[in-house]
Amino acid sequence: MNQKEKQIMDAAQKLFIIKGFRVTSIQDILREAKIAKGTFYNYFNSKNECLMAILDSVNEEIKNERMKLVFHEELDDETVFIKQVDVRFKMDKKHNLMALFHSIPISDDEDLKKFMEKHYKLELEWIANRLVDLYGAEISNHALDHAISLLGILQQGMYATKLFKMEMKKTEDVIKFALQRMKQVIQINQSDTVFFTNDYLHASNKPKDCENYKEVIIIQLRDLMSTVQNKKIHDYLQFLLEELQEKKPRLYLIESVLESLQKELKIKDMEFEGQKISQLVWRFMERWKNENSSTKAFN
Amino acid sequence: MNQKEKQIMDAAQKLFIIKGFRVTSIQDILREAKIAKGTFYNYFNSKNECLMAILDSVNEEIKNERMKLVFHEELDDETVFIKQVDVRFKMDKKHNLMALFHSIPISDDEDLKKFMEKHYKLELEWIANRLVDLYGAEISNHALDHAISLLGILQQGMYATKLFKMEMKKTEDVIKFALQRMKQVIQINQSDTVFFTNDYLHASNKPKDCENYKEVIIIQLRDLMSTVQNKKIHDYLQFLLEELQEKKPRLYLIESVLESLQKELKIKDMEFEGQKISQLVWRFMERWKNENSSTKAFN
DNA sequence: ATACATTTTATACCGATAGTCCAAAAATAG
DNA sequence: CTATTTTTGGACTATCGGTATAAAATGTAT
Repeated sequence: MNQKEKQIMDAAQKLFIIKGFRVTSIQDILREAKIAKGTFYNYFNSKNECLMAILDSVNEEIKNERMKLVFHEELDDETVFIKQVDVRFKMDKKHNLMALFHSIPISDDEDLKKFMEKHYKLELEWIANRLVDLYGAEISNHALDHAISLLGILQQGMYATKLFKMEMKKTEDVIKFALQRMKQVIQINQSDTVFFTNDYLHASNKPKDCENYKEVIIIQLRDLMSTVQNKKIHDYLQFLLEELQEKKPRLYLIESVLESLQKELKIKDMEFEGQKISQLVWRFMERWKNENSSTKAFN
Repeated sequence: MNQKEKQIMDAAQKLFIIKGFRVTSIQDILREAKIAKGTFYNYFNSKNECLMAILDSVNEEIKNERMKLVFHEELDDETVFIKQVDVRFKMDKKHNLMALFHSIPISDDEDLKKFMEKHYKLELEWIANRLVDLYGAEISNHALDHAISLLGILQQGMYATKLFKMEMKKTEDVIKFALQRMKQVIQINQSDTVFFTNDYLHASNKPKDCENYKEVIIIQLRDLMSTVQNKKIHDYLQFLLEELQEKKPRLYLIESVLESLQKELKIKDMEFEGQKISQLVWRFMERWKNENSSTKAFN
């Protein structure tokens, strides 16, 4: 990593910890890092990208710590597992990420969302594997089930302890609590049906990017078109279909037509359908704008 | 509710659903509601307040639906409970609130945070009570424990199904899954120790407001002062102590001194302490700014 | 109907923000 | 030393949330 890049990241990290991510402006970072604006944008295209870089390094740190913990220990040692899990929460606390990391789907930035999702999946997978380490291959069918449940109890427990100001409780205690409960589930559960089958984790992420989005929308539009015979609505839908196929869809036109379409649909008592379409198209437009506004690095 | 107010809320709600909360600007709302800016600020002091009003109405709706569901049914009927829980998730889906409601601590706005916390507690309490309805007074000790765990599995399960694009699964299925797991815990768990005792729910919220914050900070500062003999650091701490007591603390001064203090502490290998203090003071200043910038309604 | 009070509108304004652009200075590499 | 890359500093745009205000519209009591 470049020296300047590190300098920026350190400054940003410090401010994120002290002030919090959202209230830290790029201006703040520049001041703290004693750096010009151009330099910042030389390394990151946005504050979000900077955050992702920091999170990456934090995750790297977590990974290393966890590896160190298990280095000369047995894989099926529960106390080791607890400590390993604790690494994440301790780190989150240290970096003031509690809010950020565990409220994954909040961001409106598609890239950040994807980033969070990726790391969420990795964490789930890690937990699932470790649970198999701990409780044997018999539970591997239910590994993902259990991982999701455990993570759920963990997060909720952490949040609750914070909310209830139970500062006396250490994060480790919460983990022990969660694991205790999970063990009870695990013991009984062997015969039960699997809800989250393991292949979900690796199911090739149906690419949900801009292009694919378009296809989904088009299908939805065609669907809707075939069920409605009203001329006006039909025309609107037809226009949307065509405009979305354009290389440079005129967003302002789409926006306007969408508005009218929704009104028409509402008259026909199909408000819900209108909302659904609008929602999809809006998301598409947001994405399109992002992809075409800045010349982003492809990584 | 006023007619105009409803008009605004409807417009806002529609946009929040379609575009999402964060990307919807107040300007958008004005356009959608065909209303002047002044009118908006006549009813709400901010976008956040508007959101809270909407969420309040949604919560009201949820409450009613749940009451209807249990009206002529038995309280210990599991299927009724499942449907009741489902009301929330269905509603969240309908209003595109998934992300918002379940990522509670994200906001930087203190009021919104408090609002979210309040409703989170209410939901926890409701679940805890319903669990007692279902499984008898014997579990009432563990009711909060179980409520937290259940909510954790629920949220995590919902998020995972969405992430894995398991659209075939209905929200009800996820609830059944979560409840299934919880039942196993509940059955065994009777003898186990209680982690979240019920009184946490009603523990008079130690007021964490601006004034109280100050006290905490002052204690921390005194603490630190007594452990450090370095003259410079001592002076800085002394200044902070005095300035924070002022009616109108000069934030820019505090900011500057904080900066220097942190540097000094870093030299003495007490970076962590520096961060902690800075964090506290920053939060205090944020809060102070909010409380003193606008003349807010006291409600 | 008239006079008064309240609400609404339209618009200008403020400060802060993210992000772009560019020419000149500085650092670095060959 | 020269050529290239990086960095700087500032100007610039557009948008945002929010304030302020005068004038117009609306409602209300007599």
